[in-house]
Amino acid sequence: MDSVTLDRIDLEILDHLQKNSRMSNADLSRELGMAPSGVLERVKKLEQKGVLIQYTARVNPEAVNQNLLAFIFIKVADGLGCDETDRLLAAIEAVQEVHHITGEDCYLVKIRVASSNELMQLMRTAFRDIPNIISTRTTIVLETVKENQHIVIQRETQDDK
Amino acid sequence: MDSVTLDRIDLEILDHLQKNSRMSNADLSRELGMAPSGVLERVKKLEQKGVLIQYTARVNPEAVNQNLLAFIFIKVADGLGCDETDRLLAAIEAVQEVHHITGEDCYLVKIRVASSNELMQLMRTAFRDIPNIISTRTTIVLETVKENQHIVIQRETQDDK
DNA sequence: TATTTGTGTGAATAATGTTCGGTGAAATAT
DNA sequence: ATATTTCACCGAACATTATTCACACAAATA
Repeated sequence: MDSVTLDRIDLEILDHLQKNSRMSNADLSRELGMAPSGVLERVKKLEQKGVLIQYTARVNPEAVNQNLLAFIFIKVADGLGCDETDRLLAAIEAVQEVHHITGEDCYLVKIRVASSNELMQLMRTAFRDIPNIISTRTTIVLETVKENQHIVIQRETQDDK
Repeated sequence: MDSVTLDRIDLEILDHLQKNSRMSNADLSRELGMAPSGVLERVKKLEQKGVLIQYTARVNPEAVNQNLLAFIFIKVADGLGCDETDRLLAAIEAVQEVHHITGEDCYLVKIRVASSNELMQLMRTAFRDIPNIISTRTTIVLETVKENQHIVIQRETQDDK
């Protein structure tokens, strides 16, 4: 995906929608001082261009008994041809993130479960199906200070009409 | 935060809104086979209870020139009294996540920037203001296979009317 | 047996979403 | 220089939705 040209209005739209995706078009248009139809067109264009990729609700993990967050580093046998391993890891519902990383290990996996018990079960059952795992290292999160996906877009990197 | 009682309808609402937070109440009500007003009441209650904590739009990082994702492990001097360090780290816009973790290091920080250049600058300037940093270890993400915050809520952990 | 509480309905109304023809400015072609 | 295309936006019209509120019903409680 290559970079896209966004002007100041686009950036404002993105900022607002990242903060509250349920904000109405009408409110957005009032904030931006333009007609609702104009805003709608821009939002649709941002979706088409692949800038806005999803509107999602964040659920408080603790409110729904998902009290354990862990990062697992996984070393697998072959550095190339990891597609199948990618697929298997990504298919696990509790797995929120799968990254290929630099360094000794191949994967960094972020996983959210109810308890350490459930984590153990997952690693025994789900990971058993992944053939080329050599080793895993797990880091448990004791407390989360900040967690969001909000991207503050630097103006310098973008064209500005 | 203690756990909350959610029935099957609540879980369906959460699932739908996590997949698409811009889904209209009307569509939700049709999916669930109940009146829009009833759905609205439930959604508001989920917000009140602190289950639904935010509606957010996800922006494609690559589309806006945020091509570098890194995880930084930070060791700080005193294990206790980290509030100020928490605050300083969380205040950095490029920092998406700050976690206290188990093990040798104290913090795991997820950071998203435009380039390795920007990462270096951040670590020189922003981190300079954090007095008690002993050491940092950085892992660069080569490729992200999966990334979301979607929580699939296990029915067994919840009451079911 | 009364009463309260919680959850939902249905209708009414305010507000929003969405479409579409038209306008003006900037970019491009002639 | 002039015509033409393209683009983003406006504004009005209409379809759809959000939101409120009085009421109903069932379960829990007094």
